[in-house]
Amino acid sequence: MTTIRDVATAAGVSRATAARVLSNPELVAETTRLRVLEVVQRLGYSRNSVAASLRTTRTGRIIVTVPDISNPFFSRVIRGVEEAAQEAGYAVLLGDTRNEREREEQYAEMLNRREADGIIFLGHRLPTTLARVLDRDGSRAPIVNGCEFTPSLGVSSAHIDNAGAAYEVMDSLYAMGHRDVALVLGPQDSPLTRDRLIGAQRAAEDRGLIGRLVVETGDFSVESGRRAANLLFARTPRPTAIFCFSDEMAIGTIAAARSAQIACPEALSVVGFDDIQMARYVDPPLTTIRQPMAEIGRKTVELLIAILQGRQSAPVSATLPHRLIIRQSVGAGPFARAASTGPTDERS
Amino acid sequence: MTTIRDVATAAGVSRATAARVLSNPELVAETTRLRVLEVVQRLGYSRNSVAASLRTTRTGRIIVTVPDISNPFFSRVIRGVEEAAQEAGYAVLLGDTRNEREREEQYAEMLNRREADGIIFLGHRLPTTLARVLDRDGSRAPIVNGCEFTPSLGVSSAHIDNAGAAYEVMDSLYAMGHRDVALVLGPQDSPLTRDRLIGAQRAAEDRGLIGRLVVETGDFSVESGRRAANLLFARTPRPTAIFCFSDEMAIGTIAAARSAQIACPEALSVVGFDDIQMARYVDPPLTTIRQPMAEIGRKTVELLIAILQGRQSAPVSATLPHRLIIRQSVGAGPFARAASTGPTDERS
DNA sequence: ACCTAGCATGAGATCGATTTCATAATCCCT
DNA sequence: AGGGATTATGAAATCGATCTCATGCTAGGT
Repeated sequence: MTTIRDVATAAGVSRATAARVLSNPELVAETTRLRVLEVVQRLGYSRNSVAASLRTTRTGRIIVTVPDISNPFFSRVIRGVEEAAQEAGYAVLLGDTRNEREREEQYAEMLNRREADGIIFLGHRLPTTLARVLDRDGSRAPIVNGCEFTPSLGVSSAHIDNAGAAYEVMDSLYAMGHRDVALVLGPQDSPLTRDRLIGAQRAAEDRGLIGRLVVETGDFSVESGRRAANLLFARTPRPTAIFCFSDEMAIGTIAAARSAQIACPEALSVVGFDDIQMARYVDPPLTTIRQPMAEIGRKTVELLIAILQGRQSAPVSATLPHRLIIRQSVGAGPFARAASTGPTDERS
Repeated sequence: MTTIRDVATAAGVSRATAARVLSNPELVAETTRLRVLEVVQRLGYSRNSVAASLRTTRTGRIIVTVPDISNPFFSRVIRGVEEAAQEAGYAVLLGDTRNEREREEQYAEMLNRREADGIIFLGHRLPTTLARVLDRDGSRAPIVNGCEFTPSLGVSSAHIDNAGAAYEVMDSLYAMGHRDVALVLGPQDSPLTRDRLIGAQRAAEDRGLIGRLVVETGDFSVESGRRAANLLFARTPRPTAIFCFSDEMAIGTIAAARSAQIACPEALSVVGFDDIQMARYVDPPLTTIRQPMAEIGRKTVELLIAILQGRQSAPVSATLPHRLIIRQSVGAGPFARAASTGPTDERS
């Protein structure tokens, strides 16, 4: 391959000048610059980024780890990350951790090996490798979290107000006349699950219905939603509304209801979370909380870059706006007052 | 940060020996090795991969570009890639090209800059940068294609028999008594679309029904499926079966049918392609072609590694097995013989 | 006891681009 | 015309790990 040396020789300048043409062109005289650029063209030279990184200690890369890349929620977030990273001149190194701690550590190790300038992790576990970096460098550590916010980590983060969103959902279900409401949680150890649960419980308490709130656990997958729903259908009294902490679980719940011949939304209301693309195409179209997925991704990049550029004294927690999207999967509950079956509009 | 130099000094050995402990431990005496490893532990040293790459001209990374990362089909393929890459000791640099040529070129350029050892592209366009590499290095060029196979590119590739799969689908629709069948294609310029179209047309010809085969074009997205379906519903005669070249378009078609009050599968049969996870959860569950998505991903990595290791003289085209999965979105057509409404079993 | 083969180790070159520092060339002002 | 400032360029050091080659050492064979 051609190196900067070849370019320099061919253009009759020193390596230093040739290199400057590419990285600090304003330092080079116009005529020289053009001559060098012509040679670059002719020889088809492109800079060896490895060598450049070694010297500059910048790689221009960021690592992003996701618990599950085939989860449509995450793939939207990643897309936002990708986009913002590219705009800022960074490439994305993607890691699917499959929710395994060991893989999370592996990717975190890459930061130490200088394979990337920073890392965004979308799970909720802080790999021990990163914890050590954080100890050492405090809020200057190039580490950002997305989606799940745990203040005690001391890491910048972008997310929505999960507790608030869950409160809204519950409140609207109660307003529609539901009393026996069930939750299908995500993994128990995730702060995201915890926050939503707290919000939901607060709503139940505010209505004096905390005693009737029942709970099952899933892992955000369609299949786990179906399983949880079947367990809930066996309960007495059977819940008239199920609030799932992911759209995929909600879709599993609807499928389970269909199998069990429980009409949705007439006999069972279902609410999801995320507003993945499929949410509007299932039957019935899903009422859900819309998370600004791409925005969350973009924001994490923004936070990371702020750290990399040295402007960031303390961890930032960015709360992005969510919105309750009303579609057709929620109907009136048994305690609805005749007149108000509630809103059923679809705003984009 | 600590370097190999610090380790060497602390352990009382030369840099060479310290480095050997980490990359060629069998060359170092047991006692020395243990002593060095102890120091590595104590100092929390981890190798600077940039420096190592510069010297070895290996990065241990592969680039993977996808037209759309939020497409569930691709995210499954990527997962397979990720998995196989990790097993082989490679990290994955993921690029979402959003179907834009410019972004494809950008990622391809990274290969030239030595940011990765090889590239797997899942789209169908060969970036010109790669074409140039291919010209120069022939089948030794570390480039592999996934999903879409274009023999003329001279690039190794992993994919299914798209024409054969499409033939099967059409054949089964005709066997079920359908005569007016419509296709919803993917992007026109993609060989994948072309291959499936060829297979479908061959089936139509074999039945003497090529004159009744109608065609619309989509872009694999749910929304494009809905649009295409609405156009098809306006035709006379209205097709009794629609074969979409992606599950997402099939889901869009089912949604359109619901809006138009056309019962599926009684009045309209729908077939998809890919067997994404959602396919079994929509209503009615979707008949489709199952592609071995993770396997395709794994295979591309395997092919790439074969090239990187220098064992590969000519481009390889790996055809992986697909399977027609019968669910409930296909019903008997108007020309069905009374007895045979066909199979409706669901094998996993 | 001597020789050879093989093992363990270190010195130093190397990968390719960047950057510091010094020098040469040019410019502008008094 | 002279001097200080400014601009353009080159020589050489540098980033950190690896690898070649040379050397010293040990073991085993005769």
